[in-house]
Amino acid sequence: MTTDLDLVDGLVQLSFIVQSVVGRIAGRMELSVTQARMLAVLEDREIGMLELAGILELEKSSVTGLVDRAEQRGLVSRVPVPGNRRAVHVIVTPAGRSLAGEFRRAVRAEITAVTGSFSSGEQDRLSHSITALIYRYAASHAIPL
Amino acid sequence: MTTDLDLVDGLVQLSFIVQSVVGRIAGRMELSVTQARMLAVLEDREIGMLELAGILELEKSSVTGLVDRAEQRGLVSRVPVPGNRRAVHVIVTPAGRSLAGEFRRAVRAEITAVTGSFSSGEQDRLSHSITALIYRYAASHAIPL
DNA sequence: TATTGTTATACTCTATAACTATA
DNA sequence: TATAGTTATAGAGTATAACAATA
Repeated sequence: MTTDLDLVDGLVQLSFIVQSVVGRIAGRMELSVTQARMLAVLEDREIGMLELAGILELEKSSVTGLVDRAEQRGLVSRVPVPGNRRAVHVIVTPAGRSLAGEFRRAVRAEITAVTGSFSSGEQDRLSHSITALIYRYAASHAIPL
Repeated sequence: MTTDLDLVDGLVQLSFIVQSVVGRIAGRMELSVTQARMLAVLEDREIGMLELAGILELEKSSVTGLVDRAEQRGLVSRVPVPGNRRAVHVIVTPAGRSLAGEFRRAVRAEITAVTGSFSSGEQDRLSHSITALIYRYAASHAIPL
């Protein structure tokens, strides 16, 4: 029985724990956290380099290298955009999609191992609060969801 | 009015948001996230290179460079350990402590801007759940608190 | 022999600035 | 001129392996 952490400290500590889990799992697949994140983003949508840079909060030149390395490993492809010859879209390959799924499942397993002992009501309340936090942050930072 | 995120997805997304905030604030002070974290760790305690490596989850050789760069900026110092001539302790300097405080306050301000609109009861419940998560994780990973 | 830390080296990741090609 | 992307370059951060000094 210990005193609860301050909310800000708790959020920061928790973020380091989650990132540590994510980083360890990514590392096992020889992915950087950024690469794993890119694959997760591309699971849903097909986007250009600039948009990818925006989502990952990187410079466009950094995304060039990021996509280069993933493309060399056969995880993503650059495809031309019809009607705009200077643009490319990045798409995830079957191999990349498979790795993204493996990554997602591994993260889920490891985090669920910690959250799983919460009652289902407690999990729901926590999901609700976290969702609210994310939406409030997104609203105040003009982040598209 | 949207559906709540899945708990695992929410925790992962939230961790990226918090890390983004932390990274942006650290960047303004020309610190990497790891350097800021090191300063925060050293605010409380005076430890050796190996222990620091353990806390930051880095190899000891990486910590050599990390401490070198911080020492060159006058943020930390290596001091000898009485009674063990091969060991050193890393301590935060007044300048480093000042920067750590500035960092801590800036992070607090930005995160509080998001959490502040929660009712105090809601904040308490959230702190409680997050504290429980952190302790459960620490217990299952043999992390000293 | 084991422990604490550093050095040498190489690679990934990232940013800045300049560039190419297209709109 | 503006937009989408790449290239050239440099620096930070990290790891592995070998090393030095002390316990």
